[in-house]
Amino acid sequence: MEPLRHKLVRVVKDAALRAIEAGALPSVGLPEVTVEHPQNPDHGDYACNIGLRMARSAQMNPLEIARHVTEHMSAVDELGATSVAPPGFINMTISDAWLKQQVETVLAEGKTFGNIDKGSGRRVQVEFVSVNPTGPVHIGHARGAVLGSTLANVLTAAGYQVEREYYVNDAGNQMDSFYRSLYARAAQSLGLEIPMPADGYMGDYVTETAAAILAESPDRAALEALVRNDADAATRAMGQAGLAKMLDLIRHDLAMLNVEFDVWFNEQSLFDSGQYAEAIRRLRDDGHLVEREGATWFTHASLDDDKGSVIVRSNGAPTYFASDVAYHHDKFLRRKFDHVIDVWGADHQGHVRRMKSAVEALGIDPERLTILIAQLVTLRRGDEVIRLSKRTGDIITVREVVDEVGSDVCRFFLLSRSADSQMDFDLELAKNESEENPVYYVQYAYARIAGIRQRAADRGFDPDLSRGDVSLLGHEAELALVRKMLLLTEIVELVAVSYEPHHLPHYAQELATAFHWFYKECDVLPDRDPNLPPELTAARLKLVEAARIVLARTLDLMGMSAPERM
RNA sequence: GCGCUUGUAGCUCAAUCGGACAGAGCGCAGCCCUGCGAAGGCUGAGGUUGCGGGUUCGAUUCCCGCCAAGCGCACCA
Repeated sequence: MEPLRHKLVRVVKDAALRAIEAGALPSVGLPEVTVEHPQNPDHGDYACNIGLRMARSAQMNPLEIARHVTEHMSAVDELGATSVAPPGFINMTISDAWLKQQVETVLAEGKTFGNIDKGSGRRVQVEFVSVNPTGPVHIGHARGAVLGSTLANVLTAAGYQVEREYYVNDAGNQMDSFYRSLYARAAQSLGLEIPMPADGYMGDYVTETAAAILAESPDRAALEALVRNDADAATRAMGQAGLAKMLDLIRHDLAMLNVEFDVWFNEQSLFDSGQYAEAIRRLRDDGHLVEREGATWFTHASLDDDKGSVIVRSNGAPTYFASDVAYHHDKFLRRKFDHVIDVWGADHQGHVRRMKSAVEALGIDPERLTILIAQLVTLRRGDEVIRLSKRTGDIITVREVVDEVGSDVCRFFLLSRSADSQMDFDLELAKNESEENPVYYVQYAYARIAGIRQRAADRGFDPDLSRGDVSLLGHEAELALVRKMLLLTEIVELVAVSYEPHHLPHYAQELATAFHWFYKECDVLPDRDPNLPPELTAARLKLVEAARIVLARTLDLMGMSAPERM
């Protein structure tokens, strides 16, 4: 369903053109016509500022312009009253009759309510998390996970064909270090005096993983012999098994947060498939590579940094930037995504510009690449700040947090703040406040709906709702609830264009508020008032079911559950 | 030093391309349960939107300067 706002924009625009044609307004170019929700509900549901915008070019009083436009607006079912207000706004109110009818629309659309056709099937890739598989996913990464997965949900609802991807950095120095750490722990467990590498991973999980690999090896004796006698081969063997174990662990922990991927893409494959060589060749052919100090550097006109970035080290090994260039070459030129979204942590923010430049250098419109930066999360318990470092082993994993506060609380909390403001995640608060937690406030609304439905079924009310006549609705709280429900399509659109999923939890709270108010004001079943007309019960059951659909969809987009009981 | 992000109510955060009185939740002060779940509803107090300039009919929003916080500035990822 198209957001109502779009239709209103057309209505106003057409009216303005007609007013010009009729000579009521001078023949000047129209400004971009936009329609928004006024903050003050007295000003109606939608407002348009075309009068103010045209005032200068038309050389007219904004209020006069608004008046002429309003006079030329065609009557549409959606609109009730329209009025003009100083300094030059056109205020529009949705008609009650049309509003009530939307309950039927929601029921008819069911689970697809909220979908819009913004994407027209264009292919979008959302790549997120992509933590090096050198250890478990910690809570700092959870923000990107929640952000990326929610964005993918919303883009799907907006009509895009979406792929969720995890980029597995299985090449490079950090993996080598991890492999050598595994080998060292394995050797130590056999009583050998092998020191940990200087840049090794010190966490207990490395020791545990090494032990598990030995224990689960199909030929334990052979593996132990390898560890004793051939450090290089043992490191490779331990590494290969360790990588698989870490990926399983990461996959499992993210699944606990309701985060799933369509594709797990291996960095190594870029070298095996020739994408790396192809990308380098392309950059070289187009003059974006310079040799200096024995290394190969990437330069581009869009970078004011005259030094550039090393792409191939003097020892011939590619940097991770080289992999990233090849990776994006693969995304755009081999897999041909129309749009690519990378969700990165704040610690990578310095690489945004050169990544975009590299994409441009590959002949791809950099607008097709969106890089979202999620600011860091500080984890704390009350006043105690918990430092996170995989190398030192100070880790609070996603699994631990989800075990402690639950996936829904975790997702809602991480989603509520805009990605570019840093935030504290206070575990104590997330648990202690659970009584007054917005998560429960929203989910409680759903549980109440479920309660009504259950009770209605127990009392034998028409289960297929066919008798309900929505035109009987009309209480202020009923209309307010329908208004909020209709907003979902606009929220989907807003998130899909702004890439800001934090609007979703805020909307969810507003929707829940509207429902709680309705619940308080309007009896659905005749339990309290035996004289409640049965037709009204039938109509309200329809409204309740529609509200259930919208609330469920909202929770689903956020990757949260909709509990029947709490 | 340079770059990116942030600074809004006591706290945590919103504010849809620059709009009409800056909004929620928590906390605080009150009120509302013999009936669909009170994990709820209603009312109230609480703001010089970090500071100073500028652009504009209009600025939390855009531009410049300053202050403060986080992150980054490797032939690590």
